Parts: sequence; C-alpha cells; structure tokens
Amino acid sequence: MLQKPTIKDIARLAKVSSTAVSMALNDRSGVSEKNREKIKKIAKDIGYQPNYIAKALISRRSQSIGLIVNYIADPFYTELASGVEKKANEKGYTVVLCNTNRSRAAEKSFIDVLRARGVDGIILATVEKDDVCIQSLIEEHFPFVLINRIPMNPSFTNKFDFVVQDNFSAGYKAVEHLYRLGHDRIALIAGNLKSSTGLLKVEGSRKAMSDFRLDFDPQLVVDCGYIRSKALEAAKQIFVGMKKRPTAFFCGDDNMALGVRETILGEGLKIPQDIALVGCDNIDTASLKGIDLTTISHKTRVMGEIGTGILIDKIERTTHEMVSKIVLEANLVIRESCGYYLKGYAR
Amino acid sequence: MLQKPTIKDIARLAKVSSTAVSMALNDRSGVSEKNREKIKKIAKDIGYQPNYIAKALISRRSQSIGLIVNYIADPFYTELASGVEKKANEKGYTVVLCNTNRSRAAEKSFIDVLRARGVDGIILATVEKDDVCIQSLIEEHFPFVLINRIPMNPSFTNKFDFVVQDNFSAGYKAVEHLYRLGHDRIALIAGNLKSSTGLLKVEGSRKAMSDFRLDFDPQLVVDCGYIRSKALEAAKQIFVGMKKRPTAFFCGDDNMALGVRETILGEGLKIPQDIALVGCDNIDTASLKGIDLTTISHKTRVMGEIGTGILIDKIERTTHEMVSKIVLEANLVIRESCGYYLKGYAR
DNA sequence: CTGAAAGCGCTTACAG
DNA sequence: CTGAAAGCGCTTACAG
Repeated sequence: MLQKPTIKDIARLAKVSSTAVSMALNDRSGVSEKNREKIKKIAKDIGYQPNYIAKALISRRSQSIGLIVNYIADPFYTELASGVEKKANEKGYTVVLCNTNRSRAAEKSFIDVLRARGVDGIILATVEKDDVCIQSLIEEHFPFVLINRIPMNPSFTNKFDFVVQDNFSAGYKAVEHLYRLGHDRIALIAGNLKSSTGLLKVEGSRKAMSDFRLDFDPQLVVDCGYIRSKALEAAKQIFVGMKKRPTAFFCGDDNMALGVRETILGEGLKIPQDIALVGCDNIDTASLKGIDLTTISHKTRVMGEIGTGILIDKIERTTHEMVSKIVLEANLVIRESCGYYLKGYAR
Repeated sequence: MLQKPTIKDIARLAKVSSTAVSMALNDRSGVSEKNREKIKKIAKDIGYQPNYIAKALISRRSQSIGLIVNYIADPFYTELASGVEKKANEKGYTVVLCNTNRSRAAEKSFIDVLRARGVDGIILATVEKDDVCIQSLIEEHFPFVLINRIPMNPSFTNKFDFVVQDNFSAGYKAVEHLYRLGHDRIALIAGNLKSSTGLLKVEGSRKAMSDFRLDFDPQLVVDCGYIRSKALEAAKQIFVGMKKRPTAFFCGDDNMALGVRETILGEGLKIPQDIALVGCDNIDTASLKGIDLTTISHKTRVMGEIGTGILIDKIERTTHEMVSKIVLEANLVIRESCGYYLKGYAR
C-alpha cells in the first residue's frame, strides 16, 4: 500500500507549520488568507485525505456509532438498520453493524468491543427484561439509545432514552379485531417473553381478552422467540395436541405469522375461512397477494431514524441531560387473513 | 463520560514502565513472569480496556472492514451481509455497513470515507460494468474484494479478487427449464444491465434461446434495476402494450419476480396455468406456500462468508500476491410457479 | 498571523 | 528483564 500524504507533507510543500495546515484545512482562524488558499490547493493537488484515526485519538470522537441487533437477516431488523444507516450518514456518522444471533453473551461482548473501538455511541435493539449491560452504560454516562425494546426493570426508570412502538396497544388491537370477528379462542404465538416487545403484546392481548370477557388459556401462549421455525412447530403442537383448537392466531411478528401460516395451510385448513391469522410489523411480504396478512403496522424504519437522531444529539451535546422517551403508535392493517372483508364484524 | 484507565495508570499502580505493561498485556516476551502477572491482575481489577484507536494509529490496522451494498433492505443483501458479519466477527473484525441506495456517487464517497476512517479492507458488492472506483483501489494496492458483481472491463483482468455466482448459467438454466416446459416466448425482467449479474443472466438466457432456436424479441428484455416496483410496472406494460404476450417470465431476482407476480395475479391470470414465472436467488419468501416460486438457488450467505475470508487473508498477509476468483454454482430449484409438477417437461 | 512544543494512548526500537 | 525516548497523524494551548 502506498503511503498516504499527511499534514506534514503539506506543511513542507507549503513552507508553513503543521499548525497552519491544520487550521486551514479545518476552516479555523489563525492563518492568513494567502496561506490558507495555498494550503488548500496543495492538499487537493496531492489528494490529501485526513486521517480520522488520528483525529479520533485527539478529539475522542470517531464519528461512528454501533448498532446491535439480534438477527440482521430478519426483515424487521433490516428495516430498522436501513433507517439507522440513513440518518447516521446524513449526520456524517458511520455505522458499525453487530449481529448477536440472539445471544446475550454476544450482546455484552459487542458493547465492549464497540467501546474499545471508540464508537461515539451505541444503539441497542436487543435488550431484555433485566438487562445488565445498560446498567454500566448508564453509570459511565456512555451515550446510548434503546430502539424497539426497553428493559422492564423499574430501577432503571428515567435513566435512558428510547424509541419504541406501542406493543401493548398492538396486542390489544389484534385481539379486539379477532374478538369482533367472532373469535373466542385465540392462540398467542409470542415473541421472546423476556423482551418488552414480546411481553407487552401478550399483556395487551390479555387485557383485551379480559375486557371482552374471553377465557384465557395459558396453554395458548407460546414463546417462540421471533423465530419462524419455532412458530411453525408451536402451531403444529397446538393442532396435534389440543382437543379444543383455537380459531385464531395472533403472532408477535409477521415472520412468525408466516410460519404459522405454513402449518395452517399444511393441515389443509384455509385462511381465513377456517383459521384467522394476525401478524405484527407489516413487513414487505405481508402485503403480497395470496399472503394478504392482517397485521399491526409499525413504522420500523422511522423508528430507526428517530433513535439515531436522538443518539447523535446526545453525543454532540454531552451536557444536555434531557431524556427522550418516544412511543410510536401501532395501527391495525386489515387484509384478508381474518375474514373482515368476507363478513365484517360480528360484534 | 468517565475517564477510562490507560496503560499509564496501570504502569503507575504496578510501578513499572508503560513498555512493560504493553508487553505483558500483549503476551509478548520482555517482562518477568512476576511483573506480567502483577500487571494483568491490575489491568483486570481496574477494568482496563485497550484503546483500539491508539493501537490503530500505530499498527495501521483498525481490525475493521467496510461493506458497501446497494440496498440493505433487499433480502439478498441482508443474506450477504449476515455472511460477511459472521465471518468477520469470527476473525476479530468489525464491519462498517454502507448502504448506497444504488447511487454511484455514494459508492465513491463511501470508499473515500471508509479509507479515511481507516478500515483495513473493503467489500464491494455494488460495482458496475465500467466501474472507476476499483481502478484507484488497484493502483494503491488497497485490499478489497468484489462480492457478487465484477466489472466487465477487460483491462482489469486478473487484478482483483472476487467471489460471484454463476449468473450466465443461472440465466441459461432458467430459460432451459421454461423451454422444456413448452414456452416459446419468454420475457426477461432483467436486473441492472450495467452490472455483471444483470448482464450475464441475460446473456445466459439468450444463449439458451439460441441453442433451443427460440426467437429473441428485444422488446421482451426490460432493465428493472432489481427494484420490485419497476418489475411490477414493466410487467404491466408488457400485458397492456403487447399483442403477442409472453407466456413466461424470467426475473433477475426473486424480489422482482414477486413484483411481476403481483401484476400477473392482478390481471386475473393464474400461475402457472396461464403464466410461468422464474426468479433468482431463492430468498426466504420464495418457498412460502402460495408463493412457491421456482428459482435459481444462490448460496448468498456463503458467498458473503467466502468473500470476507478472502479479504481478511489479503489484509493479514500483504505480501501474498495470489488472487482468488471464485464462481459458485447456480442450481435450479423447481417449485410450483412453472407447472413442472402439473405436467412435467413437454420437450 | 506564525510555529515550536506537548499530547491523545499506544508500540517499537534501543540502550542499560 | 527494564525503562526512557521517539513516533503514529493530528490538534491545541502557548509564546513570539
């Protein structure tokens, strides 16, 4: 590899000090206009590129942020990442992608690695109920923001910024929709029940069940960890092992709903005639003809953008002690998978 | 933010020099066993984390690589990225994700940014036919590897490493399959025709057409740039504007095939009874019931892993002048969207 | 305006 | 084995 030019090279060519070069190139006062122009011209001519590593060492700013997600191949995280990426680039930041594959240990290790690598802040999309990682981030005043999930540990209250979707209301709206279509026995294919997204959706669903005086059967709640294949299997178990089958499924995300769908169709049953299905997230695939999944719409990309904006604000004005807590609305998107367009609400 | 401990702090506490601390912590000879242990213990006790920025400035190695893709929300690039991420992490590298949104200017700017930020190498998944970016990478001996696409400029021959899929053969196999099922008029919904992936698939398809003595109608080749909505529109144009409609579509990727599928079904036509459809990539969604898309299988994640392995090899032994050129096989995955299971091959 | 000097946190010859 | 010194490429007081 060729040796890249440094400010020393420019200084030598321009017959000035490195100080002058630094000042000129960073548009700061302290250089004569004549020298400033000479320096800039030479820098351009020799193709000078500032070394950000050196800058970072001094300024303690790397202009990069870390993004920690569970599983980048999941369309939900992809949407999120594209929002993060967009906002970060707009603001002149680079994003380091960390994929934990749902491992808690990996999450912790990535946080250490990212900090050692000098990122200016971290976006965490992976926290669980009693997450210990964020404890130390809080104590050390390291800039971070939680996207999508919050730890539900009351001792953390008010200490951190987050942007999430209204999962409780998502769970409520899904069950309400199914109830009004006439369903009394609804299975909940839950996402990770150690995460706020998994937990709150179930809580919202249960609240709706109780409001509408539906029986709640604990056997009909299965933690499938947002993994499609697990959801597919769980639905099989429900079909095989239960005398009194549910007539509807609400799934913690569309990805799992697609798994449940495979099982339902595989059993020779029809959606929505025999079984109603509701997902969550409104991923791309949900709207395809023949899938037509009724779901809860989440503004996933926007959530990524907002979270990144908050983080960068925190980084750039470190004195600012305000915390942002943003909850985005969850909206029901009615398609064909519950039969609304076939027969409307029954009650 | 708290001030993090440095090797100077450890040196002071252990009453040794920073040199000794550096030696001990990096498991290098030059320190007594006694001091080594004392130093390591102190480092652990005070929670010392090495500053990689400082290390990078000296070693000229940041242990990070850049990944430049066109559109991270596209499932193809997500698969690719997850392979890259996996291999990089295994080898102790961090990956900086850059999403160009298909802009050439962004590609160039990302390369500059990544280099200024000091990444050790770059994975480019975005090159087009006559890419100028890689010219300077080659000249400056900066480590990079091309994944998925190669520039088709003959003057570059043999100068760079790559791992791609056999796009020519993908195009050939798709058309062969359709031909044998009895189709004579096949539309090609091409990916970006300035990219090798788009171009070679069309060339493979044309070769098959000529081998099987099918007429080639240039009106039936549309560059849809791997964008689903463009493919959807292109299919509409073909249905509206053509007297002699095609009976089959081969699409440059599954994503576009899903767009074409929307149009076909929207026209009230059936797949495969009225129109046959072949995609490419074998993304997750392709195998869902009701989609059942016949496609060409590409080992996308593996391609990401292999490419990353090659890049890191290059980075770590800079003298090694070997170039790797890897072409992965493309295999036909027969599902329901062409009617093979309904009636088998006609010829 | 101008430049010599010190320093960011680390490593690498080098002399003892 | 041991530590003082120089240096990676840059910026930031500081004295002239």
